Amino acid sequence: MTNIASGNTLAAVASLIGDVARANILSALMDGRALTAGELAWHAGVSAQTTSGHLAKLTDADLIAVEKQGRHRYFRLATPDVAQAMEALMTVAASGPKRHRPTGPKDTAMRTARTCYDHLAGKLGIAIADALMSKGHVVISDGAGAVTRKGSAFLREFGIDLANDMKGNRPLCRTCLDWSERRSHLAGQLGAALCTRCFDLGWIKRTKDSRAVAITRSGQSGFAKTFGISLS
Amino acid sequence: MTNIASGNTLAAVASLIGDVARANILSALMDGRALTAGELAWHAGVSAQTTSGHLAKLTDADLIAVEKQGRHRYFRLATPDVAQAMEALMTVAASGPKRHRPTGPKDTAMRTARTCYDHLAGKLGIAIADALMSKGHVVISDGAGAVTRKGSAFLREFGIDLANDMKGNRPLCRTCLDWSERRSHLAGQLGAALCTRCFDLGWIKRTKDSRAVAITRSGQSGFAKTFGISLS
DNA sequence: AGGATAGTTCGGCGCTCGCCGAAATGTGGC
DNA sequence: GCCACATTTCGGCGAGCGCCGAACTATCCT
Repeated sequence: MTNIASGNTLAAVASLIGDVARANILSALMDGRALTAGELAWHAGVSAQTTSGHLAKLTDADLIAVEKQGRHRYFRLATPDVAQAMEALMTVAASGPKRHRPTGPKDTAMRTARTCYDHLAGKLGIAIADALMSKGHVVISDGAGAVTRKGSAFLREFGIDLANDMKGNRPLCRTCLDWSERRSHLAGQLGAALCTRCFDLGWIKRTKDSRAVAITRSGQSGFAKTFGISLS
Repeated sequence: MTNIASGNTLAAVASLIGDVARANILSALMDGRALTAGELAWHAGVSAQTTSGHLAKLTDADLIAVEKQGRHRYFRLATPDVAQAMEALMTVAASGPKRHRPTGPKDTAMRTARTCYDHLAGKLGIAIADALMSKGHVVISDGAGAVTRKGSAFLREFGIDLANDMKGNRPLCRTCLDWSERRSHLAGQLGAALCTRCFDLGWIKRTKDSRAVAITRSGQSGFAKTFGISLS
């Protein structure tokens, strides 16, 4: 017994994520926002007391962080690492045996465009990645990417100044495997900046109770004009 | 209940990994080799019957694949996705609250050089990544990489022909965050090819009962001459 | 102060699931 | 055929843990 290194705590982390209620809580936080205990209870589908217990465990293990604000307590994912682990698990889950595709309206919206922690995923996320790649703004070498000089200028024009944001140790341009499309979209600082900018421009907006995002009218024309994207 | 999309199966996957015995089994398979049920029972630290049950569950969920060979059954990780999820979980586990660093001899060996599914990790893996980067053979843009033309020639000289191996849909040059060093090393097809080549040259060899690898005498001089690496 | 809302703690119920002993199946060697 | 070995199936035990009702604390509002 006692496999010396991380096996122990690895199982502990996976076990925490392995409960349906807690998995729902973490999934709800995947869009990067901070939610209250009550909202998370709703997402988890269990009572407030039970949720409180789950949140305590997740906080103890440093999977989520908490910030007190008045009589509310706001919870968010503790680090991007947690989001990445969740995505990796989703990928494994999605790639398993042929599941019945639950193609409900909600599901369709999720597949079209959604946030993934702090960047865009789904068809929209992939379309943006494709557009930047085909125009030579980013070089994507099979799952890995770098911004070109030309791309840097293009992005500055679009309202994103990478030079200023390059502080911190977050990867500038990382890719993230999309569980619904099985292809890579842009994550990292660039992905986050693109996402933020699209919200600021009013091209997309959040939907209630879901990570799915809606593309606005101005978004339709904006994505078409700037990136040459038109989602059916 | 029944949160429509993946939340359900996400928890199922995490739950499977969340048992100590099964986590040990998966960890043991992280070096990419296929092991028998008996060997895995040893790694798991539980009886053969119990292990059999665990293996059935993991196989059902397509986390591991099995190949029958005589009276043995060889198990291996089903897809690289599983290994990536494991690494991501390890990263989260390692980044948690300040753990007592168990600096035993075994642990030191693991931190120096080990296999990570099918590529090299630890100080050695990072040193190789650094060397290739500083010589301009691969371009690493904060966590993402691509092989340069110059690098391609260098690698061919070293005995790796990337052009031929570029079939399949595996990323050519992906990075993988190292849980012990908290930095990126090379994974993907390139990482796997480098690892294989080092084994073929006799520069490194596997150790018993561990993912740690030992650097041979010829490896010491080889790594120094070819990559300019000298590990203390 | 009193009532409403957000959140936590406590206690106990019930179910899942990991575990092993014993026995069964399957395979190889002699 | 017979024995050795690898692996699985069955049955039952026991512990861990997720769940909720009820009661308690904290904060905001008026």
